[in-house]
Amino acid sequence: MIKEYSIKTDTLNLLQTLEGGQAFRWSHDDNGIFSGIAGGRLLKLRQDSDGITFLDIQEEDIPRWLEYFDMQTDYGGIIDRFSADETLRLAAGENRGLRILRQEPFETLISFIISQNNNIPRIKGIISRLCETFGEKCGDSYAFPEAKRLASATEEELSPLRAGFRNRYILDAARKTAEGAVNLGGIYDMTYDEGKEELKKIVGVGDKVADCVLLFAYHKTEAFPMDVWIKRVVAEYYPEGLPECMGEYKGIAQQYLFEYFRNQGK
DNA sequence: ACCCAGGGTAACT
DNA sequence: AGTTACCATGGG
Repeated sequence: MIKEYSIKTDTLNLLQTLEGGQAFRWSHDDNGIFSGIAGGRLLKLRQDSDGITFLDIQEEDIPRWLEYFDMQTDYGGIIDRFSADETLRLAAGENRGLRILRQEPFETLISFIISQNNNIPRIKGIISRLCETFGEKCGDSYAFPEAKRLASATEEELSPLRAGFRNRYILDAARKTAEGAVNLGGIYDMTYDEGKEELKKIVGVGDKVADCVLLFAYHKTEAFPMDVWIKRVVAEYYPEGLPECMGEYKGIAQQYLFEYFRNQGK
């Protein structure tokens, strides 16, 4: 059956969550209809004043999207906890609808390999061309390619993507994933440290990219990705170290801070 | 022409 | 263990 499905929540803002820089395959039209592909499935949805509504969705797909949007996590409680730190209170207050998605590991891995020394609009363009070139057709768009498909590609085949020096990193990640030299599926059950060690077996994956994958795919909220923006924030506001109230949710705090300071002056 | 972008690697002290 | 040039590409 095809229908609409609404969720009441005050902690899910689609613009903040889908187009803030943790995912790169979502967009919205003039009518405020968001659309994107994850897990090989296309979704259209809209923002409501009291929540969101999935559009034209099959009932059997609803659980996977609830998982994707991390609806099981109590963001209100985490935001309350963060209010003990004034900077974090302001950042979370401005981004109350920002959630950490639970994305596909391989897609997240390749996406953040591409993100290094790059900017968000250009990252989106490269990933879009990657999907059009190597992904399966999905509706009027393309799914993110499987590791096996990319593993059989060559650097010459990747060059039209204009990913530059990242081509060899993409191929190393795809090949090690396809061969099982890196066990992406196993990281769900690993500790943060074990998962990080596993991801860093890939050439082109360092601390920051690994932290992004651990946070945005595996929801390991201890991860605190140190990008150029966050380095400035930490240097200015937390030179003595991160506040206690972040606890085991440093990654969620990082997202609030990233969004807050990236939007300053806009 | 120069600098920067959700960095990492390799080659240096 | 801690710096630094270099890595493609495109926008400001």
